[in-house]
Amino acid sequence: MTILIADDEERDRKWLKDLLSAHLDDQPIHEAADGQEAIEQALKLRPKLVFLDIKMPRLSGIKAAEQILDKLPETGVLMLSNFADEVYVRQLWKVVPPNGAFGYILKNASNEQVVEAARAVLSGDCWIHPGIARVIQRTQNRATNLTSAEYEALACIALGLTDHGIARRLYLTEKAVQSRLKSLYAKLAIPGRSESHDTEFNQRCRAVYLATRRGLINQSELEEWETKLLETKAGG
Amino acid sequence: MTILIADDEERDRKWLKDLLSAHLDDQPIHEAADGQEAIEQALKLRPKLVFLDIKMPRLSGIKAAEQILDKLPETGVLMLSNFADEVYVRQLWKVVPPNGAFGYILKNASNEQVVEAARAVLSGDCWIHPGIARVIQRTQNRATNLTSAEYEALACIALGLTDHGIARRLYLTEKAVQSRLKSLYAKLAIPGRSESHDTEFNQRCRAVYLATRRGLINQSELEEWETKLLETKAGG
DNA sequence: CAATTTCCTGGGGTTAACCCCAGTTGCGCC
DNA sequence: GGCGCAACTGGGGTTAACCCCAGGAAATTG
Repeated sequence: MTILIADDEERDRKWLKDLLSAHLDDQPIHEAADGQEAIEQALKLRPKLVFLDIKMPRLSGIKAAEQILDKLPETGVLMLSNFADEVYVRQLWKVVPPNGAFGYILKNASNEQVVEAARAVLSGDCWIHPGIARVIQRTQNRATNLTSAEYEALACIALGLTDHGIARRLYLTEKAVQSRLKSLYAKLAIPGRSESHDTEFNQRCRAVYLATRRGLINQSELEEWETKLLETKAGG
Repeated sequence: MTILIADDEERDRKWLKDLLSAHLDDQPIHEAADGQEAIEQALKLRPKLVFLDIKMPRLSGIKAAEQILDKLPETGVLMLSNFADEVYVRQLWKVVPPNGAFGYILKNASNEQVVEAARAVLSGDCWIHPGIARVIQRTQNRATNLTSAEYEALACIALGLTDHGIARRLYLTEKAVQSRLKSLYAKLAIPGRSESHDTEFNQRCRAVYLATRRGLINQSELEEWETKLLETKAGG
């Protein structure tokens, strides 16, 4: 019944390690400094519980979780994140098995919350940080929840692509792109030219701003999209 | 010769406090949980050294530094930040007296670096985190450094305003806005329609993306701009 | 199967955002 | 004064991004 902690910040690892060894009668606790290392350690140690920081070099915590759960579905995973970003919730939802035990805690959680979360996941329950709960709520709402098509379009305009550029990369017509963007704007409740004269907002930029504000996208996710979308310039 | 620590994260305060009391032969160390509290404490205690987290509720660390240095110019301020964002460097440069002792450390700094920085500022020197150094370098470069006019325009498009909306808020003509944006795009090296046919980028959105990537703007700064610019709808 | 919903397609508009170019103003500097 | 420089003004373009409307393919559902 060992525990694994994966975080690139040495200080955070120490904090967690001290905390857990003080409150959970002493288990062997191991550490990893990035996602790749976390997978290797997990497969070797087969821990009951794994703490995974979402933002880590080489391999993100989410991708590490995916691979670990693929090989060892019984593992309890506890995601750590600095931000209550909806992107991460989206991604995590696809990765965790429907009946698995997992948790999501923000880095600014109190010591008590972390221990509580660890205990919950160890006993097979889930523990979701309060700040995340309302985000999850929103991802269930049909009227405001983005489809993956809309999401894709959002990422593209956030990178600064034109309709034409998006169409080429996603193998769509420009009209299809505009159609996606139109419903995106509607879901983000951005007023258009028709609603009022003397237009205040550029929908495209406004969408990026609001989406960032709501944690639908964030910089590090966008940079992944950028490598995916922009480096394949040759293959039109 | 007291020390004041201002940070909204209790965990970070504890980390700093433990660290400083271990390495700097024991000084009285006080704490504050936000910028406003920091000012009050500083005026009362007149500390030799103040640690200020940049991102704090009620009042930012930069603004707190401004007021503290205004009343007590001899104080050594040590800014703490999670990110190496150029915005903060810009702002801090306006606030610190030219010959004052100050420091800038990132939150992921090692314990040794923090102690080193504290010692430096206490003895009247400056200490700048390595990761910040190149940012400062860039702010000195005439070709890529933004003027405050360009910067203003950048913040506006990042909020999603149209040319017309910007013009009205900044009391400019639309042409003036476009002129500012044009030079902004040039400094960010964003290709325009003229450079190549089959345009890949929407300059406006691309500018926001690149500026965020380079830390020229960030979400919390934009939200301040938003309250400043968007809530004054009535006063055309 | 009919009904609904979702998503893409297409025609045919308007306008905000960009393009170039030529001036003017105001500033500091030699 | 004459010079350069930065920033705004204005005319007169082009085009990407938006607008509405209608229709069709495909999956979902009762």
